[in-house]
Amino acid sequence: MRRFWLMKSEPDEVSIDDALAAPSRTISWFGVRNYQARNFMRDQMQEGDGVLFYHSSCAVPGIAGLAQVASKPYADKTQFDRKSPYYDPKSTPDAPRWIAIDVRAEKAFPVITLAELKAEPGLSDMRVLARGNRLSITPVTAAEFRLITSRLVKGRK
DNA sequence: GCCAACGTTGGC
DNA sequence: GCCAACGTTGGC
Repeated sequence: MRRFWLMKSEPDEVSIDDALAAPSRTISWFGVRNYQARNFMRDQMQEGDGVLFYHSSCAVPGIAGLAQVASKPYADKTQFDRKSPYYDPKSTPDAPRWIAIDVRAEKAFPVITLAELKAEPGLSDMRVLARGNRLSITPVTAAEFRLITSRLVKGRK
């Protein structure tokens, strides 16, 4: 069954335009260091799942593009790299603790802002809008995904 | 830069 | 297993 996700990235690190400019428009989503988000990647995300590409910690936070999950989960190699900010001394190649997944960008559009998302009655239960939410990967329901892609994305560019 | 909210760590 | 202290996230 195809699932849907919202994935947060800081555009200063990797923006939707960076992803579109990458070879095969595909980037490795590494650096996740939260167990809940990791478990989504490890246990639930599948190739072809729909992704809302969200820009966070920036001037205009919100959904900036659409993408797809493009690989199975695999060990995030930055966890073994002593020079990486994502290095985890407690992880070993035999039992990798952290996982990455490939994401293929589809399109970018003017950001659907947080204010717009909050103003949409059909999105009132969206996980990413929940108070105090900090998860970098959150599940999106099929209805939410459909509403966003068919109503908010359409006619935006 | 502030600060609320949350996750993780580690002493006990 | 509890929980205080600390670190991080992320909107504003």
